[in-house]
Amino acid sequence: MPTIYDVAREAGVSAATVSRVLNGARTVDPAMVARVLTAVRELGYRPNAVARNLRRSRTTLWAVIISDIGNPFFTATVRGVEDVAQQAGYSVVLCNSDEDPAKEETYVAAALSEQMAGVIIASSGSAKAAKSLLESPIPVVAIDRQLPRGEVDTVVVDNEAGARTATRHLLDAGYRRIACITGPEGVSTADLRLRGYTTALSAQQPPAEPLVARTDFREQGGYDAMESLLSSPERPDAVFVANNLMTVGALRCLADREVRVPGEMGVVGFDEIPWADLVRPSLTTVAQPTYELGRMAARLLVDRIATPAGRPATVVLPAELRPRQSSAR
Amino acid sequence: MPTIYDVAREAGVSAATVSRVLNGARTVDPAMVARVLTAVRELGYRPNAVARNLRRSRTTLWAVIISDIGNPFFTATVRGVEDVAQQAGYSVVLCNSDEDPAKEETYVAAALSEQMAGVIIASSGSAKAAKSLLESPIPVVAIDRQLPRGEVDTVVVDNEAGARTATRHLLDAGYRRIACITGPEGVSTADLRLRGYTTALSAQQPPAEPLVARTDFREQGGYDAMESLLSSPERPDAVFVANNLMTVGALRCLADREVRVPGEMGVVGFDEIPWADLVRPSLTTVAQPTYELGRMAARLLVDRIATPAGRPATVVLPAELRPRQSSAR
DNA sequence: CAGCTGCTAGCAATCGATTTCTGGCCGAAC
DNA sequence: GTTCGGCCAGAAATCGATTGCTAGCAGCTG
Repeated sequence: MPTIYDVAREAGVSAATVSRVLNGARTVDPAMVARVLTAVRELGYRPNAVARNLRRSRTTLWAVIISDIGNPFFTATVRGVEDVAQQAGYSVVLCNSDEDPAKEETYVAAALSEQMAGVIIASSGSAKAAKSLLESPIPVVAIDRQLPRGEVDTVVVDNEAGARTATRHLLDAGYRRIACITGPEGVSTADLRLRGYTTALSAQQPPAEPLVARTDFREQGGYDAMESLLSSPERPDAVFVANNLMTVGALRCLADREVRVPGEMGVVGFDEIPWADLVRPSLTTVAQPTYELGRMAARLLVDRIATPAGRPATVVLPAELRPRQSSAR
Repeated sequence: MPTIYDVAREAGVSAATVSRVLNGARTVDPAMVARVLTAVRELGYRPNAVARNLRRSRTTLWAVIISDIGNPFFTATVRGVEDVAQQAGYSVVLCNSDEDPAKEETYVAAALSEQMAGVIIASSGSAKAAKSLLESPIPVVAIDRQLPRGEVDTVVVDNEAGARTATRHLLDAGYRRIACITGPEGVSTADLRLRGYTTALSAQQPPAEPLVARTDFREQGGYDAMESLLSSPERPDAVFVANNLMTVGALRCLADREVRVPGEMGVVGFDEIPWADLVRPSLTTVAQPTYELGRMAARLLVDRIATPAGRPATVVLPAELRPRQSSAR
């Protein structure tokens, strides 16, 4: 690979001049600009970003750390991030922590070592990763989930209101024994969606009893949770599932057991699913503005890089119920 | 952020010694090792990877450039890549080209500038990006699709055989007028799946006439193609769709038109879909070993980094028909 | 013609690490 | 007692770019 010195020699100028040409300084004679550009083309010169980053002590890379690359929610969000990042001159590198705190820590460490310009993170709950980020000078935006003990810019949806609406929707449809399958304790989305559910139940006259199954946010977890709910003494007649992958698992379980939906079991899932309207019965969901969430996070990050000081902002986006067949009595 | 010199001063040694301690050289007095490690801990020192990369002129990052992050096929593949990469000591940064050659070129340029250790790419068909990669010294592995004019390590599935099996399956089920919806010309998966389809048709006695719709590999494209097939004078009684997202689009179109599947229209899609068995009718697909494909690509890349010379390998993995309801007469 | 200003290009320092080379010290051997 | 070799720590060069400072040159003024 040719270096800037090779280009300089070829063009008969100094490396400094080549650098100035390539970085658009106006204090260069047009004739030299032409010579330099010719040399660049002939040698196929490509600036070494590593050296540039070292000298400038900044980069144009963002790390986006998500907890599950298989979840359409995150991939849609990433699209939003990317579109804003590109416009602002940043490249996005995506890191998939797979809900594994150890992996998350690895990626955070890499982002810090590589002096990335910023980090957008949907935390898997690693306190250590959060601490590293907060202690570093690197700008951070949390998405979807609060960062543990983190006073940082945050973009979330209104989980509690969304869950409340979903649960009330089931009550309105006439279901009486409504269960909730939610995610791990300490993950803010899991806890807030659970709270929305219990709030809706206790607002009922007479108040309904909550019936809660906690598991991870994955498909298999949803399957297992549904299974145990089915065999519980107080078998529910409806279920509110706190994320999309668990909803898939629950549906699969219900299909395996030949439990009729919505006849024997009403179902509402949090998070939209790309094919929610294709399954039969079609699936009632609480849809989140995923793309917009990504865009918003990216905009906050751009702002934070521009002005590192200043109080962190929290943006709450609305979630919206999409009633379909699975919750119709 | 503290540098290696701060650590050296704190520990009362030279920067060289700190470096040796941190890189596991055995030629250091245990007492000094202890002092250095203490200083590292107290200062919260974190090596600057940018400086290290410059000095070593190599990095431990892989770029994985995929053409659609919303496609479960790619996300599953990435998982396979990641697992091998982690074990081999590399970090994976994921780049989503969104089937856009310009974006692909941007990401390739970034990978080269950042002196990444290797690239795994599912080409969107940008000849320029392919050329840049091939001219560079950076090791490359192509997945899913051939790299344009590229003599590089490649991992693909047997697209032609998979498509042939799928088409024959529809013929065996009694469908007679079978259409094919495939992707853009020049993208190897689109062309090979089409060829498998036509081969199966012409092997028939008497040979069946092909009926082909070309579009992009996206959902909307599948919808539109299905729509035009439905209104064509020789309306087909079955369709083989050459990728998963287009299959979703086709199904949605069929649902909107209230065309009964499989009664009025048999459907087989290439690529598994996570919820293929949840829709009604459940969807017949040609499943690919996605995770294994990613693992294999990563292994090839590890080997290629170790021995840059040598003839490129091409690995072909089998695809497997999963018959379900949508193709049953 | 001397002196000043403005423009532009090159020198050299710099970013933070790694690594080669040098040299001091110590123990063993002659 | 001297020499040699081995071991280990530090000095300094190096990776490839950017950038502050300096200096040369041209043109203008007095």
